[in-house]
Amino acid sequence: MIAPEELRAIASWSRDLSEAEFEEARRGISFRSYGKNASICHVGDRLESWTGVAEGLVKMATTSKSGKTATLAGLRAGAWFGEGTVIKAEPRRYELVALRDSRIALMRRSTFLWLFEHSAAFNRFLVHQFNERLAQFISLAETERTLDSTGRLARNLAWLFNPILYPDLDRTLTVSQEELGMLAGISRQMANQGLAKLASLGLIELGHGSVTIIDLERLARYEA
DNA sequence: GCATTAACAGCCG
DNA sequence: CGGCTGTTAATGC
Repeated sequence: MIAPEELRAIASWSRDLSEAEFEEARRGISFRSYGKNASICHVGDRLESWTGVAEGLVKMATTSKSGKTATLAGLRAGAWFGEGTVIKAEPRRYELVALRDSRIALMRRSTFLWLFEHSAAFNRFLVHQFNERLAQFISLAETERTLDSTGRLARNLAWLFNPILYPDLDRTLTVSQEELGMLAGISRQMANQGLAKLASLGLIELGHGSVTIIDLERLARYEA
């Protein structure tokens, strides 16, 4: 069972629930921790729970038949995912890796389905989330071929600041260049150069182990 | 060629 | 001190 303050802190959807729904959600959530580079689940796993990131940074990725792996989304604290798998009761279609020590919240399937059945607010959240993820995947399909490493870096960085997925708007994120490299599928050195380029264009500002977003719109649209 | 790994000095917390 | 950054050199596809 999760403390009320913590649930509100890591789950924006919980703030719109009725008191009864909120309590039901609390009772259905437990935690699990993963070390850096640990696999949270593989393709085909029957991870039965709806999943949230309480602390840390997680990469959601697929591997094509040719062996190339593409990041579907970087997930930071406050992100929730896996509803498709829970609703359809099918195995996961993607792989989840902790990019740093992370604490993961797991909501029992029965609790998720109860909220799905009873709470309009919960369903509203799910629809908005589906919309944003769909937009991300479309952008991935569109630009997969054309973006260079700096472009992929810009896109993955912009995803981490999606205002619908992460409504607690903070323009600065604590993230190392190595972690951003792992998200974009490039080396730390390339991430370093790409970030320097994005900073020189005035899209972001670099700190020591952190990035501040200056112009999210242009960052999301960055090409070549 | 371009990106990756390896290596290292410098700096920040 | 430990981790992150910025840069260069060597290596690989």
